Amino acid sequence: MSSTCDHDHDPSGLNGAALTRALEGAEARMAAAGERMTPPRRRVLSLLLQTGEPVKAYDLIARFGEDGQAAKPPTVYRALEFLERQGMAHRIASISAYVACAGHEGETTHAAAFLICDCCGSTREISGPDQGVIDAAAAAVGYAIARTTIEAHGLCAACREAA
Amino acid sequence: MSSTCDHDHDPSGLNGAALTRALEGAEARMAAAGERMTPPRRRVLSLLLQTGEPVKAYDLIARFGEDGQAAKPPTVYRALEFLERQGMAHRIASISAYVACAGHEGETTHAAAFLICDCCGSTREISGPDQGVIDAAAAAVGYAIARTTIEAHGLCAACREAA
DNA sequence: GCTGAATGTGTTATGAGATAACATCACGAA
DNA sequence: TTCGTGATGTTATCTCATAACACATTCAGC
Repeated sequence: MSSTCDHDHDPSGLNGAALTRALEGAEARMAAAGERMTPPRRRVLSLLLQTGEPVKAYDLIARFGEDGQAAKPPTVYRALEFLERQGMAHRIASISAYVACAGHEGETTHAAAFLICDCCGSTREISGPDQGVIDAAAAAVGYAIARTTIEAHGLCAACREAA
Repeated sequence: MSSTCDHDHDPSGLNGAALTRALEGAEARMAAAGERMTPPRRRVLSLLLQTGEPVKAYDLIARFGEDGQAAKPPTVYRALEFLERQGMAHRIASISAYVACAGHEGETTHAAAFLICDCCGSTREISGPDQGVIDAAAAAVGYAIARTTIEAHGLCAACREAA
């Protein structure tokens, strides 16, 4: 993610055993859902998990090959589309970036909500308002909602301090 | 807006006296705020109000000249940026489109929330949850939020019926 | 009225994000 | 095996948005 400030941040991506565990968990869930965790999909998910922050699609494309070879755009976009469909990644439209889903084990349906730091680009995925609230407001004017994303822009603690 | 379905919709844009009134109101508010409502800004706002639905930036660019002449992209993007800054238009990032703000006279601060029909592209701007709720959730993890957009995708009443 | 700073506009060019279209390949069911 | 479905590889192109710079307008202060 691009940074407009000069102080430190800690991206907190996964690596080593934690990364392996997360990938295995994802794989298990895919298998249970009857979906195929193919090499490009696993590779893109791995890059998202390692980064731990929103990543631009073309960054993923550039870093796709283990050997430094870039992928072709559709390869990565298709993997992202799949991961998003499975709830394992989110697209953050306001900054045209993608991020691994933070999880929220055992939660009921909720609207994905992101806090986005406009300074360093770090994000936090928080549990937004229950989707039911939005569904109700939507139903009042005739809409049936399938998915909702909330994107809140501002400054994270570190950037506010450093400012 | 593009439409993937074949039944009718009613965009409900403004025209004639209503359009004139809306533009005059906007102009008055600009003057009160010490901002300049210049020709390109007025033109873009007029196009947004006439459409009454989200419009793609390049549609605005194509329709910019009264005589059918297109504008240069920066002309329109700059006007959109201004209108958004003034709260007279919103960018809907998930569909890369722009729409005139629905108003909400006399409201306290709220997060702009949109219901977007994935079939016909029609949107409703509804009054979202109070910004205070989001601010509180954000503050709990150290973020200070400046602006929030909520984009809920689904089907409008007409498209659900027609399906 | 002049002058200079700030703001807005016109124009060219290019960067960044995403998808269409089609051939080929891998997998699972009949 | 054979067929149908879904995934991938590849080429090309499309859409969205902004950088950079010259010129014009506005307005406050002299």
